[in-house]
Amino acid sequence: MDVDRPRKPTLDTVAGAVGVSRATVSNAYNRPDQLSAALRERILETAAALGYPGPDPVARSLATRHSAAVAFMLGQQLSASFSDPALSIVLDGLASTVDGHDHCLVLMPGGADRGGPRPQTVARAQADVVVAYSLPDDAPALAAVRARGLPMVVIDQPVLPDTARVEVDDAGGARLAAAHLLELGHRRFAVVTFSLRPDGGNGPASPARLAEATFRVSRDRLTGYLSELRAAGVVDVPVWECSGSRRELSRSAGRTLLTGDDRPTAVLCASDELAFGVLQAARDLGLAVPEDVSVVGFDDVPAAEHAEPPLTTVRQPLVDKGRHAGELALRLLDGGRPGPPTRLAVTLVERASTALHT
Amino acid sequence: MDVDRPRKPTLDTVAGAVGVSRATVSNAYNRPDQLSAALRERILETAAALGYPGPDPVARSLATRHSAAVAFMLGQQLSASFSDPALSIVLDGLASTVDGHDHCLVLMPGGADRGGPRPQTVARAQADVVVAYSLPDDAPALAAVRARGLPMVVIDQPVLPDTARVEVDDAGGARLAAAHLLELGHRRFAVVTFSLRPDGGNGPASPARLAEATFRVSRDRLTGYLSELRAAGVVDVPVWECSGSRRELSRSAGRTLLTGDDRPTAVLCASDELAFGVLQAARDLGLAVPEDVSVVGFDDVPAAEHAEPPLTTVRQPLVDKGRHAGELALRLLDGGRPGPPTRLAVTLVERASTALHT
DNA sequence: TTGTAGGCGTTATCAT
DNA sequence: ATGATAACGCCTACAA
Repeated sequence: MDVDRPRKPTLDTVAGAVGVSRATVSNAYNRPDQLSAALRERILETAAALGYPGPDPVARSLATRHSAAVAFMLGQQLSASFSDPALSIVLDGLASTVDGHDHCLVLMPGGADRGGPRPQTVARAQADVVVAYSLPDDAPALAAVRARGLPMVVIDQPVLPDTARVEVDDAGGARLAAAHLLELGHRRFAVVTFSLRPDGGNGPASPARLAEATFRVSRDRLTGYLSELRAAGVVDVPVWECSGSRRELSRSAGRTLLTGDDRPTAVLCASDELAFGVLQAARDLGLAVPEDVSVVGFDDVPAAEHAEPPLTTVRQPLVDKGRHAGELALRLLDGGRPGPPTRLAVTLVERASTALHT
Repeated sequence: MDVDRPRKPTLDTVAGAVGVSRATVSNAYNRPDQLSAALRERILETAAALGYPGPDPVARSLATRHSAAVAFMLGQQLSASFSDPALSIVLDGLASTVDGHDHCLVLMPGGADRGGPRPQTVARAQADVVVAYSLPDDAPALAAVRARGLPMVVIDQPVLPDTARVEVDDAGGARLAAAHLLELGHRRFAVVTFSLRPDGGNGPASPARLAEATFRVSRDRLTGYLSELRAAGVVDVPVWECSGSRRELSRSAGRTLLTGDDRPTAVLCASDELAFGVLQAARDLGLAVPEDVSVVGFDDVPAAEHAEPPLTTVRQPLVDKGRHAGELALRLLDGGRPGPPTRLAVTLVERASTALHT
């Protein structure tokens, strides 16, 4: 008559009850062909009677050295996964690839400073492969993943040794947009970008700060915009950095930028979300788009088409981005090697938010 | 001169190299105050030199018996988490609560049949608490979670012993909507619902099928609609079941329902997404909303306000739903008891898609 | 402050 | 077909 507290049954408990060894019980669950149907039946029954929930997943992971999960690291709060339009489309693509492979998708929190998950968080995450999305180039999380020796695929990140990668021609897309505006006769521009560095910077960005940008996407889009303009002789373009890709931020940026006599006739934004804010700012100031000011975005999220006016923007294949990342991740999961990066094309989508400068 | 293959270093390796015990190395990572700063420093240095990535998360989980993760089970594909508007708002709320607690969010794939994760998937998932959302009442996944003894919080599910729960008054909301339409003088109705059972059913739903519905949400909204109508003497209301909450499905449903002389003058939908499809169907058929037919939705997702025409709908606090679920989950994580269910209110939002029946 | 020893629950490799 | 036994890598009293 034991007085033990009701401890959860384990493989051992069941083995003892049935009178077989642990190995056999384990086999009953994982290799039905390794034991007689009758014995297996008896084991499973006793297990049920004992309330044994089946092999513990953590213990199994320890023994098998894999956990049937793919992790996703982002540079933002967890909730951005579901609220940021562009990000959630990428995740949709990733998820649709992972779906049907019976793997869980582990979302790692990125911390409020946009710097990506803390190394400690990475160290604790249980996954067989990790997908990193738009982290600062020098994010500690990237090093932490490498330290753990986990295979990784990066999206919108610089080249990293031994890492699969899907990339988009951000600079080229940005140039397309700038060229479009130049063709329309614009000569006075402004640029609105999201974070250049994960430090919450918000406001006009100095050339020095531009040079120090650690977010590859911001940097490339910005460089694309500015270099195309410079090639056409347009210099001294004001750049406004928003601390995130949220329209409230660009709205107030827009209100400043679009005020004054020498206000720009065209605003280049690093994302559609930022462009929406600028559109709102123009409305706030009584400026007509595109008559008074042209606005272009980047991404071509679904809302771009329904904006007021419909937004001219650079389309990038967001779903494909996620999908490819997923495929690369699955390949790495199977022990495959990284291989060359997947390159995705961008296109300019001309809508009604841009027009000839009259 | 060993010829070992380069095996990954473990706590032991480091301990050996430094000349201390495993426990001390472990403490260096987890309890800095348990050893001298100097020794700790030396340990960490050697670890770095050896390429030791720090304590293995799986082994740690096995020993500590928790894994710093909260799991989310849904009745759909993983990708629905990011593409289904209502679901992603709930997840946004959940994520914003979990954010800052340094826990990962584990999304479990639900399988294509909407029946929820397979028991086997549940058995392998590594998490300390699980949140279940809108699964069939008899989903095997629910039993699997209980079998594992994991604490659980359910959203939009029937009462379950020993389980935290957040619930919404779906039936009441539905009654509100039906009453609204009755007041406007409507007498001929149709109802469009999403899945009643996880079997892909799509088409007119018989009373028998209604009675057998296993999705609590579908059942309650449907019951709310029909009982309110019945109380007003309106019977024989056709119900169309769509196999998912997607507008393409309800669009074709709508085209059938809105055809014929005795077509309904009002359509009650189980979700906004379904209502959008019906709106489209009306357009397809050249019917004006609300002049020819009134349409109401359920949820009040952001798009409802911008629909053409703006959609009358039952608002439920989606973000709060997720947030509360998150709070309950965190409480369970801390060893708290389930407590009474959190009840959330719904309200009718009258917009332009409903009007007097003339 | 540091070390010892036992445990966490499985899987995997050989024998038998 | 089954069973011993050794990993898997770490945590944590408790002892020293």
